[in-house]
Amino acid sequence: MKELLSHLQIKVQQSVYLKDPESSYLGKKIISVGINMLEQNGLESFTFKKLAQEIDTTESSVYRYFESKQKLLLYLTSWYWTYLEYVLVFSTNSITSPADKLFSSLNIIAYGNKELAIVNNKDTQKLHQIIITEFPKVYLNQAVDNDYHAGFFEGYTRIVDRISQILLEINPSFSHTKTLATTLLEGIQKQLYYAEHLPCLTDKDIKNKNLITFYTQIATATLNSSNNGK
Amino acid sequence: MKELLSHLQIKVQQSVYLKDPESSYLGKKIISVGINMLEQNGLESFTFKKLAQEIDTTESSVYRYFESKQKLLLYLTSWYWTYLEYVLVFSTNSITSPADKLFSSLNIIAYGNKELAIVNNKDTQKLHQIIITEFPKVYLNQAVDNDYHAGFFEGYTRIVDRISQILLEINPSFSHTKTLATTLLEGIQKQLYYAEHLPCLTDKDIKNKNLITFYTQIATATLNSSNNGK
DNA sequence: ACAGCAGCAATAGTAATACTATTAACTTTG
DNA sequence: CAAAGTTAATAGTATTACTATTGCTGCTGT
Repeated sequence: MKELLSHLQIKVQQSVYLKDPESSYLGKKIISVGINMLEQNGLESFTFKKLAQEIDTTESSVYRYFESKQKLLLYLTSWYWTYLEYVLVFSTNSITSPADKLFSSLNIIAYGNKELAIVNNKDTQKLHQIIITEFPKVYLNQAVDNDYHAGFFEGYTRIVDRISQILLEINPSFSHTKTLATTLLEGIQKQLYYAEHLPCLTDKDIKNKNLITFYTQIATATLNSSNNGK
Repeated sequence: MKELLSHLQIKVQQSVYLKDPESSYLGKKIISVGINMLEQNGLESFTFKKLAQEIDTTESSVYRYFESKQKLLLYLTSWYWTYLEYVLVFSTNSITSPADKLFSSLNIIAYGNKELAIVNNKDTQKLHQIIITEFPKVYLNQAVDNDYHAGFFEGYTRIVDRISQILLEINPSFSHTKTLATTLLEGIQKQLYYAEHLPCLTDKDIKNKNLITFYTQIATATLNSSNNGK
């Protein structure tokens, strides 16, 4: 697995960037230092000027790669979801029990793959943190409709579809797989954030394995109740 | 109910504002026009200068009321959650069946109270739209920890606690009420947004009554499975 | 070998945004 | 009716987001 992914070039849709950041040293620096800065201080306080200072270049040189900081964030999140799909598929394709497959998948969504810390020069754990706090900002804005039609959310959509497929394996007659899939996926991300910053919105023991067990339980309970109820 | 709420003064924690916007004509204008502008174009493109132009005053006059546009948004969302708690309590206190109470509560969270369009000069339907797209931005930022300790999320916390209480009525031995409550609450808000902007992340028929029915089903299934499983 | 040109990054801007210090006007109160 | 307090407008500054232009570097063809 480690070898498979380290040789894999994860491609992000071209129109997200102006110039492919993988094509030059500066581009790679923009990505790796950008990840560090976004993880540290978030999108609001992040500027291309600060990034440029950090990597000893100029603001306008950064603008040659991305037309805005939002697009850079979109690039990073797109890359992450595509990367996570590979991890998900490689890690679960040998699992036959759908319920086990769901548990493993939710575990990867919550905690990533700790073996693969750095892939293609990107710190995936930091990217995971960025996903939790910044990804909602990528689609909760005026540009959603354009970004959606440009296909910029395909990576995320594919992850949702993968989870949906697993839910369908557990109960083939279930008809609201996408709604349940996004509820699980985003519920998990939110709980991780709450545990850190808004503890009164979670339960104390909902962390680590318990978090995954709980959301797996929500899924199976819902899938079963639907089966019985019909 | 209409009379009860129209006479009720919903108070927002003092430290959210510099000068109480309810205390002057200009303050009320800032709130009501601010709601319109935020609902129309979102937080990113909203500025105090544009707001000032709209209500024929100056930027610095707006700054006398709120120290930043984020604080104005925080004021509006705090007000909304407090308002919604009243609606929730008034609408459900006569319902005896916990399951029915849950359904009604989730319905109010999803669609508000359509009779009460304007309360204290505020368009609650527009505020509901603002909650869906802007509320995550209120806590997904660097200021969370301060805002949390300042008690700025108490309104939201109380709503979560109310839902938690109802879940506990359905299954008194259930131990993850807050996690389930936030999952339901935020799941519903997200689905409303997806239906509008990212349709491939929802199921087509998940709207109106079906949306509420589905999330009620998730809740009861989870609460029951926990009961059986122990 | 070197003229030309293609790609890259730096310089040097502009316009808009977020925020503040100071002043002017009006209201209340002793 | 004068002093004190309240309110909003003027006139700024610093930062941010973004762009037009220029200059440098290395590769290519003859």
